[in-house]
Amino acid sequence: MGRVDEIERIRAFNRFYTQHLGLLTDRYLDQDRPLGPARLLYEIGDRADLRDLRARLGLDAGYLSRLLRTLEDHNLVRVGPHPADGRARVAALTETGRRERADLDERSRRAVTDALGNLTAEQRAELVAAQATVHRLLRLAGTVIAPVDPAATQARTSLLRYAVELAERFPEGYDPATLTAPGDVDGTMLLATENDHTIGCGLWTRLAPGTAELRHLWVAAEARGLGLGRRLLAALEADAAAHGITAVRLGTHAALTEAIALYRGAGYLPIDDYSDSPYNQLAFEKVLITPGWRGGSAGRSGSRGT
Amino acid sequence: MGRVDEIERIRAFNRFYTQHLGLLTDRYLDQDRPLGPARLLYEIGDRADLRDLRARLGLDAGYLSRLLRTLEDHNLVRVGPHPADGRARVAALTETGRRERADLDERSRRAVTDALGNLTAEQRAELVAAQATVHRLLRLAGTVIAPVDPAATQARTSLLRYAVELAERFPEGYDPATLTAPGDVDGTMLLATENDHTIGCGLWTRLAPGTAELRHLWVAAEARGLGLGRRLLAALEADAAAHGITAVRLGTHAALTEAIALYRGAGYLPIDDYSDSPYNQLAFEKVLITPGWRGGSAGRSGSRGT
DNA sequence: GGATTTCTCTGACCTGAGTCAACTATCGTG
DNA sequence: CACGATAGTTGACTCAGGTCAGAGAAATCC
Repeated sequence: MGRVDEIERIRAFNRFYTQHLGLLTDRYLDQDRPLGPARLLYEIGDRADLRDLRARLGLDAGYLSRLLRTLEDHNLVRVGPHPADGRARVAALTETGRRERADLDERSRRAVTDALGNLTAEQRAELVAAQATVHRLLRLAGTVIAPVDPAATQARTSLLRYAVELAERFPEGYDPATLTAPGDVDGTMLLATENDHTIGCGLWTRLAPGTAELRHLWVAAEARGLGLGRRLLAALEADAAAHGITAVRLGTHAALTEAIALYRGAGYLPIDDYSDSPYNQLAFEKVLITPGWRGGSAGRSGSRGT
Repeated sequence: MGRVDEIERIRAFNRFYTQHLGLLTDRYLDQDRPLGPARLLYEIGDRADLRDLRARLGLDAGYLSRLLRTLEDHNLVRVGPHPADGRARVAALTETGRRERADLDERSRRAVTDALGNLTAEQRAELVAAQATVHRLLRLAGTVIAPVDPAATQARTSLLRYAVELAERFPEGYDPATLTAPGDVDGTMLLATENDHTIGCGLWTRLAPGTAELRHLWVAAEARGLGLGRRLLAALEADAAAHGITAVRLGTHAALTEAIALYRGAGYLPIDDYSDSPYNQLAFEKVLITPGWRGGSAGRSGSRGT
């Protein structure tokens, strides 16, 4: 199928789905309440700081204030003072509000159920699977992997999230001080972002001429199953290779089973432990195909329009 | 997977796709022009009767008038008199309007292309295929097959559309007078509708006690590939069986190759020609499993919750 | 302890997207 | 040829969904 034809098919699908979604919401959701307040009811959850709500929904402070006021007038929400910050306020659903939200939820659920009509169980399963594929591929398409200054806030934040996760997964915990300091990176740190939201990272740093160590390869929980780990790993290898690295090694922890499977699948071979990090229980190494080679993996990044 | 879980997954996908579509249109489409006029620009095509536009878009007459006025003010559209009807008017794009529309189109196309990011050709193909599956299944889910009075307008219209198509496909043409008259239906006519739009029909009528003829099985061009023909055929058989029919026969034309394949696939066997219709070049028959039999096809319609 | 910043509220204002009723011009039909 | 139906225009109005500036209270910085 031609690329142009693909684009047209995708556009046709988008038109169709726009209409489909419109029918779903039109017929069932905005029964009497306009969309804004209904959405807000959802987003408040049980209680939420106004500033969080503003940030999450991208609302104007004045508009949010007014929306909350109408919800308060209908006795669905009570807005009270923030326990810790006298300036801030907190919105909480009342009992009525919770019922209203449950009702909205139920209507939305029923709308979907109705739209499923008389599909057989098989067809429903096929639908769910196809939607999952679309979802996965579009998330993947919206993900950008790019180099980042290891000292940048985003970079540090992603490493901290990584550290938090390791602390939870390692039986012995994890000391954040073990994280590579920005100044110690003699190589490249890559950040994976989806709609300006960080969902993964990784870095390589030179150990000796031609040899690098790969560290802190991490994929956020909400981004797993997209094949992002593989992409990050490949990007790190390509970047390292482009900087004259011919061998990459890394150490990992026995608790990180998916990571170990990822490395094995990418052609990493077990080696003797080479580092003194207490968390590196296993070590792997891979010899990279150098950029000069024809058809090598690093060569791809330079060729276009093939 | 449980049914509830499926529904939740579908809702999650809908939320995701809503956001996805929002990003697409927000970033690229409504550059300066609000949505209404832009949509109108699309729908006018090159020229269109105002009444058609109103019907297609479901717009208020006053609102359409005003929308067109703003487009006229921007020199994108010229509204002139209708050649045949002095009351009606016709909107036509100007050269500028055509350029503007092409521009919108291009922006939308680019938005989609950008959103595809760096997917490989394989991944793009997978995406398109998965979207096609979602599309097909949701259309199928939104399609209702129900009995209809053969004299009702919708029923007559669908038969006329069927006749028009036959006239185009048969080398010898097709005489609409050959269509079964409403009064001649001693059986059931079924209509397939998608969002109140007729997309198919078919009927059976008694030839002799226990024997029926199946006629005018038709699926509109825009609904082909959904498996609707098979569903209609099965519904007709089930309905006939429920009315004591044990054998169904039908005649068809050699030009209708898909129909012939459909009948063969559904277990119809060739028989000698039995009718005097000049269009029935081939004849088929199928013995129905009677409702009394356990596990028979007609038995299904009565059992619930199995 | 004063200046500055942060968080929210309020009033004034705006735009898009319509609806509704009254009116005019034409058409088809008996 | 009169009458009702159809096609379109216009003015008055509504509602959702926002933006913006300013004010007041609390927190934070220096």
